[in-house]
Amino acid sequence: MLPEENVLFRGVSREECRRMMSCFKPEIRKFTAGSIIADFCEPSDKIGIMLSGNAVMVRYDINGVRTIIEALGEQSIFGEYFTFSGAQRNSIEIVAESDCEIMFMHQSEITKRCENACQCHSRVVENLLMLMSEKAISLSERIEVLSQRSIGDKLLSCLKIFEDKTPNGQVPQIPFSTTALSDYLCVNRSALQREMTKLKSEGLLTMSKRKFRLIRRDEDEI
Amino acid sequence: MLPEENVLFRGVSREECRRMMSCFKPEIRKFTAGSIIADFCEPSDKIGIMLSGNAVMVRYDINGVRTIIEALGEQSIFGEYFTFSGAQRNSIEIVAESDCEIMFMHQSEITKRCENACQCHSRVVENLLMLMSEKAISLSERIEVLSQRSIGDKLLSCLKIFEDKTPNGQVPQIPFSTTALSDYLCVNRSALQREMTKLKSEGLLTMSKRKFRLIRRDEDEI
DNA sequence: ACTCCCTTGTTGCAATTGCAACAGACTTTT
DNA sequence: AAAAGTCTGTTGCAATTGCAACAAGGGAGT
Repeated sequence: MLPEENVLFRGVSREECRRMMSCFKPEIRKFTAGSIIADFCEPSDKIGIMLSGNAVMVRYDINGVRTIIEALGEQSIFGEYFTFSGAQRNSIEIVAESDCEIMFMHQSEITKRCENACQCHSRVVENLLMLMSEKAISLSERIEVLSQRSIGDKLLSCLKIFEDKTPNGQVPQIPFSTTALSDYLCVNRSALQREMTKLKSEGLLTMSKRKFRLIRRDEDEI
Repeated sequence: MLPEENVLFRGVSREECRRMMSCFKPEIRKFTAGSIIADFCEPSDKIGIMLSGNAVMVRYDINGVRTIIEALGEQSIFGEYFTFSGAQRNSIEIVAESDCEIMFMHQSEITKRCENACQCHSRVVENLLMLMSEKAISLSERIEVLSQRSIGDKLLSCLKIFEDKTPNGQVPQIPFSTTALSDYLCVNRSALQREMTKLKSEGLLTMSKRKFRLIRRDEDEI
C-alpha cells in the first residue's frame, strides 16, 4: 500500500500529500513475520501506522506470562503516546504476525505549526484525531471484555465484538489461535478450552479453527 | 472554572477564545452529586469536558453487576466517540460523584472547516488531540490493571498507577471507597478485602481510608 | 442519643480458574 | 518420510476467587 493511500491522508490530494511528506519526514520500514517492530524501551513521540500486515502488541511480565494487549491490523496506529508503558517491571513489544510495512513519523512533526504552510496540514491532524478516536474505542472494547467476571462471559463478549466487525456475508473469525486468545483474554488456556467446549455442548457456539458462529438464545430472557 | 481556562483552549488568547465560542456553541451544565450526567442511549458526537468535580463512568450488566469503567476528574474528557457502547445488553452511564460543571460540544463543530476562519481553530484541534492521547493512555493503564491474573496483582498495579500520579509530597490515595475499588478491579469485594489484609500483613502495603502507601521490596528480586 | 444506611472487615463453603501433564492433530523442516 | 515443533483438547488436583452472611464502625439526619 502506498503511504499516500493511508487513512491519515484521506481527503488530501495526491500532489499535496507528496509535498507534505517533506514536512512529516515519514520513515517506511518493512518487517518479516516474527520480528520485533517496536519495543518501548526509550521514550519517543514516534507513531507507527500499519500500511500492510498484522501485528500484536504483547507484554511479558516478570514471570514470563504473556499478555496480548492489542491486535493490530491494516491502518492501525500505535505509539508510546497512546500506550501506557510506565511499568518498568514488564516489557511491551510489538511483534509482526505476518510480513508488515509500517510508516513511522513523529507526532510533533504532525502537530507543530508548519513552516511550509501546507494547506492540508490541518486535514491530516483531523484524520489523526479520527484514528485516535478509533483507537480509544478499541481500547474501550478491550476493557469491556476484560471487565467480564467469568471466562465464559469474557469469551462471549470478545467474540461478539469480532462478530460485529465482520462484514456482511462473511463468517466471523478471530485473529488469533486459541492459545493466543487465552493470552488476549488474560486467562489460562486450558480453562478457556474447557469453557469453549462447554459453550459448544450447550449449543451457544460453533467454532472450527479461527472461524466461529454465535447462536443467540434471546428467548432465555423472557 | 471558566471554560476559557480549559486545557482545550491552552495557547489560545482569551479574546480569540471568546470568539471561538460562537463556533463551537458549547453548552455548559451543572450537575449535583449523584445525578446522571450522561447515558449513552442515543448515538451522538457530543463530547464532554469536566470543568470541575468528579464523576465515574459505570456499567450495569444484565445481572445488575456494576463495573466502574473509568474515574473522571477535572479536565477529563468523555464521549461516545471514545467509548464503546455497542453492547445493547448493558447500560453505560456517567454519574456525578460530587457537584460537577461540564462543557458539552459537538466534535463535528470542532473538527469541521471553520467559516469564521478562526486563527486558532487548529490549535484547539491539536489540544483535543493531546486530550485524546491522554485518554488513550489512561485506557491503556486500565487494561494494564485488568490484565493482571490475580486480585493481588490487580490491586498492586492499580495502586502503583495512582501512586505515580500523586504529586510529590502528597500521600497517594484512591478516588474510591474499597467497595467501589472492587467494582473498578472487576473482582469480588470480600476477596479484594482478603487480599488487602494479606498484603498488609506481609508488610507490602499500608492503607487507611483512601490513603495508602506501597512498600517496595526490591531486594526480593536479587 | 438514636436510627438508618452504607462501608469495612471477617469467615466458611462452593464454584471457578489455574496448573501440569499427556495424547493426538497439524505444520514445517530436514 | 521422519522429526521437531506448535497447537488443540482433556483431565485430576490445587489454588484462587466468589458468595452469603454477619458483626462492627462511621456519617447524616432527626
